[in-house]
Amino acid sequence: MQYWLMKSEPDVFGIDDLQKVGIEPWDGVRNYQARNMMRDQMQVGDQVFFYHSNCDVPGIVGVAEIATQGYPDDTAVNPEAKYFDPKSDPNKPRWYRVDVKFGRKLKRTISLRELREQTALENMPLVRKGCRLSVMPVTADEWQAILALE
DNA sequence: GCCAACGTTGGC
DNA sequence: GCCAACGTTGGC
Repeated sequence: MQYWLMKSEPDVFGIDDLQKVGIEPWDGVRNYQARNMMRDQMQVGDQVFFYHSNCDVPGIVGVAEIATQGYPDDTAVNPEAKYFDPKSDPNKPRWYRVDVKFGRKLKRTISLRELREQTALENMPLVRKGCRLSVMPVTADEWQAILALE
């Protein structure tokens, strides 16, 4: 079992949206590092921190769970889709997604600002300047340290 | 294979 | 809205 952190913009799809639908295909990821993690490493039951980016108070707002292994993201080969990638060959999928299941909302938002102050978290890619990875691994120690802040 | 130009992310 | 960081593209 592994731990992850996944970013989402609350204006587009936030933790409340996930709570409403219960389970959501995490499509639209068009970054190879993130793709590789979803395709190769994520397992059903892995735990996920749900992170709100690009908003008033960026931070961790909830816990979710990986509900499927990686499978091809067919929005990449759908010309109608927002995240259509004309260079993705339908017969040789370039992009992958997983399904993410709602777990719970944290009692409060653990802000990026607060996360930055924790020495236990200084190695997280998230707190590094200019981190644009939308999916990243979290160690067991980091997971515990973050939950302890709640 | 180098690297400048460009587009996107995301904190502030 | 600004802009730094960084990934991708494409000319050479």
